[in-house]
Amino acid sequence: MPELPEVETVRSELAPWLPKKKVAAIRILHPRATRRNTGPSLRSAKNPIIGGEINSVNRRGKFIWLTFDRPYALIIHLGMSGQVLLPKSPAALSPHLRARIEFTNGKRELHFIDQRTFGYLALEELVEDPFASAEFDGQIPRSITHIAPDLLEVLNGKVLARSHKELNAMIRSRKSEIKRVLLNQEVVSGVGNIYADEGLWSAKIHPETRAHHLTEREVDRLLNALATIMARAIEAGGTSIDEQYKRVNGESGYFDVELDAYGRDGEPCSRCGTLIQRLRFMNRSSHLCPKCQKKG
DNA sequence: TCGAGTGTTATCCC
DNA sequence: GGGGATAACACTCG
Repeated sequence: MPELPEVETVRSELAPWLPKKKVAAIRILHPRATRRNTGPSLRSAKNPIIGGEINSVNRRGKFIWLTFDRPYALIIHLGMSGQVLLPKSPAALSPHLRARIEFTNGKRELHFIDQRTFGYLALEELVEDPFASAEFDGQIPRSITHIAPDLLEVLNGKVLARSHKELNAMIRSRKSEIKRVLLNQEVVSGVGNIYADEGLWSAKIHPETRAHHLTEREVDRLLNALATIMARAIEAGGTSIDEQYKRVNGESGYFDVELDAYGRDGEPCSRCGTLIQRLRFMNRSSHLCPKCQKKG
């Protein structure tokens, strides 16, 4: 499911449920479900969050993490196909269920489902947030300290260590294509292939334009377009956990937002009517209007 | 049968 | 060392 708006939808759906819940057990059902764990093992029945009470549900970019009444965080990364569900009944277990968390108080379990297993859970120490966000009590999990603040954090002025203007300049200091820069989570996080295409279409910028050839104005237009599209997607993403549970896989419910470029190759551009093109790019696809988005 | 798919990162190379 | 490019991870669907 996962670019920033989809991950934020998951976070916001978990946020009313999880605080005050106490972890009774964590069952890892697939070897890759914890593979990037750099902290204590989640598989151990004595791991430090067993018995812990959840405090908060946080997100930066495409990463979610839970904090506890102890100095560890549980990272949830959805990868390409991950879902988090709180099923009402265990009857319809997904064949792609990779992990489940049981709570001492409350009948519902948390299920982590992931067809392609690019997602994972990880238990991590909390360290000081290098970007000094006004959120998260100044702490983030150790293994995501290299992930840049996400676009909404920057544009809302929540991070002290990176202003909108600094992000703009950082983007324009890069020599590679603008779409590569947008997808680099160490520059700005949360943007993936779909929203990159949508933002570039909206700002009328060709994805292969070298970032250092863009003007400050153009980059501003791009960042504002991305923020607008993502905010709209978050608003549209208000599907409930229960509804998601009825869906077959992580792709369902993902394209509720009206898209102008992504996946629309061969269809007319909604601005000028020229047919949307698809280009091969970084082992994936770029979608663009060849008339609106001239290569710069 | 083959290619393509929403993400991240290890590992090359320059 | 750093930045950049590429491959690899795994599974399903059209």
